[in-house]
Amino acid sequence: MTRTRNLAANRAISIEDVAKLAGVSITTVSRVINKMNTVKEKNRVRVMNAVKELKFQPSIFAQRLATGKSNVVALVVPRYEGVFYSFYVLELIRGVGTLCDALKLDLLLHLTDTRAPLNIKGVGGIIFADIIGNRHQLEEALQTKIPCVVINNYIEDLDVPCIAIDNAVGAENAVNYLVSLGHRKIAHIAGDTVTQAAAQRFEGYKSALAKNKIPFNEKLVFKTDYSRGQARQAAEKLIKMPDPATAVFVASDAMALEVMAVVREAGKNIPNDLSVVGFDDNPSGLYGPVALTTVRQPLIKMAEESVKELNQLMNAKKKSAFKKIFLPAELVIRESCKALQAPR
Amino acid sequence: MTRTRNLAANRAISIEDVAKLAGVSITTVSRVINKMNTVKEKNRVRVMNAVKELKFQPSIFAQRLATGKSNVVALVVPRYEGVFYSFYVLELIRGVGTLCDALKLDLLLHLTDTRAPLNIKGVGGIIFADIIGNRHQLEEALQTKIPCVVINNYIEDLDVPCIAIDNAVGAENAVNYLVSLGHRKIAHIAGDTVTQAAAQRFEGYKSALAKNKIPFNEKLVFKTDYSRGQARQAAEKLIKMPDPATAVFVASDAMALEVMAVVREAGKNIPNDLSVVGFDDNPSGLYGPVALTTVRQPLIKMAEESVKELNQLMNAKKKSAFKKIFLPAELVIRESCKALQAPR
DNA sequence: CTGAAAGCGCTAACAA
DNA sequence: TTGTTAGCGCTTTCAG
Repeated sequence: MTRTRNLAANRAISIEDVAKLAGVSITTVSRVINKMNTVKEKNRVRVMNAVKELKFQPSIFAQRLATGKSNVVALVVPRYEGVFYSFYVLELIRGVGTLCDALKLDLLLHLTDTRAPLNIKGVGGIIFADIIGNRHQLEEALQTKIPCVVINNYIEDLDVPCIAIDNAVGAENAVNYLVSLGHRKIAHIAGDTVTQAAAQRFEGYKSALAKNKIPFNEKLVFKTDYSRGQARQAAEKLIKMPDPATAVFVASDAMALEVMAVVREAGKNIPNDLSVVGFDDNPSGLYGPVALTTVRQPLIKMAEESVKELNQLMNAKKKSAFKKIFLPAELVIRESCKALQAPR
Repeated sequence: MTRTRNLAANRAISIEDVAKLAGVSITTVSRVINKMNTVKEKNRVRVMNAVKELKFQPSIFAQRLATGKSNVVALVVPRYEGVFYSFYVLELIRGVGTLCDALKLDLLLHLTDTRAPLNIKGVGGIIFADIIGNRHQLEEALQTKIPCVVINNYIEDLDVPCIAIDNAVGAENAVNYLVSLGHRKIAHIAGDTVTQAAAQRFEGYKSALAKNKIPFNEKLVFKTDYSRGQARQAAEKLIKMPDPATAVFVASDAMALEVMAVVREAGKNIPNDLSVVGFDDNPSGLYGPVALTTVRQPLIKMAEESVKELNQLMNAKKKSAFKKIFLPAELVIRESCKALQAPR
């Protein structure tokens, strides 16, 4: 006896209904919806018409159960304090979301407690947005053989593709620019150095100083958690110093805006009294009285590349060598820096 | 003959493996993992041990195929220009994401082009975050009988639960507060009135004026698209007016911050020269030189409530009456408003 | 309390 | 080209 089905219930339209209406087998229907070109035009048309008439949409669960494949892409974002207020995460979601849409992938957002084990059953691929205290999650995922891509973090010692931003060079360029303007007393307001990005920006700052033979002065470095509050505190200290810096490189635009606000509140002027460079190219840097000079990160591009890479991995027969790349960050010169008046 | 399986492949652990190891039938395993209390303790323990030993996780696809149910919650966010820079959307994602995590629901983020048909096959429930030009998507979804919840939009004429913020009353309170401080010349910088929230805030502004017998003056209203750029333009016009307003109610904190910046750049003082009330309770309102008085929206609560409601709907046997509720928005008084010196 | 067996809707050999 | 059929891994009757 052939397949029996419960015709009473108001079940959703299934492939069988389509087959019946089109007068073909379910296999043929399957071939049509999977765009296999081994179906006669005549049958193809009949099937397509039946599909249209019944408004048939294949069950993704049945498809996935049958193929063992999944189109779900999980975006894993460590839920550390404050991520949700960051420009960076939104850009990532936007970039990943957009490309997932385009490639017909489903985006699963994992706002993960970094300590919880990742629930990745049924996920076809994973994008780790930064690795902050959740390296074990990445390692576990890798063991399950689910394709993974890491973004915004360059991981040397794990066999996984990485797409990161070249924060060090970006930071170096920023500082070099300040040096080229005649500044030698250059402060740095760093982000939270548990993130690789902040650590690399700090490194870039230091190496630029070294290359320009400017001695590193610890007093000119302020470590923060990336919050505007701590940026404000740092800026207040900065402008009160006896022989203050003439320029500052700030690890994020949000913080740089806060620094500029503090300077103005103190009755001073940007860029005359202090040159400021940010990092991010956050659009809010454009709207203040003085447009912020900053370092643009290709966040959207990074996010999109990660989806492309992951998609290839998910469809690959055998795995190839994993690429690890740095995307360049580019200096965007606007109005918040000025050449030092007095010659050195 | 009983079930045959391809033992060669490196398949994932299945319920059958667990059954074999535990020495029971797959049915019993199924009962255990579904927490049905019709299994003898002894067998339950054996199954649990086998599960642990094999690190078995049931296939969600098979589960869903078998039950016809899905734990996927789609969060549909209209992709209009600028949503991604809004505090509001991030809060929503955060709230929805957190509760989905807690309830073991999968969050699917649909950053939808408002015109594209929604891809909701396999989705167990949908949360519409605001309805902006995508009412048809909501209507289609409703027809498929998939449970839906709408947030941040009160929809009278559709049979769907709504959880919205009482923007009108929130705005009224803000303006009443300014009036209580002696202000009578109160401007309003409105958001994009294609959003219901902005429209309601504008309504609240008008009705507060009316209730206080203050004539409505169109010249004091500035319509924007919620961007800081347009807020800046509005603020510049505002302070240049011959007989300027003494207070302004701004439809978002981000815009209010921009307004305050413009005022300061003009050499004027907040709150002495202009009282400012925002809307959102965006944390960045806290860090400026003058903490912003604003209207707090329970965004996280709204988001969480929507997930709870949806979860109930998804598990309900029969549908009950849909509730439509307004969550109150609360005035948060900080430092950006001042009582008018001269008696009126 | 337990297990056999019939699906759930689809894909992928294999045969025709 | 097409159709038959055996799974994919789980839930859920229905007997026992």
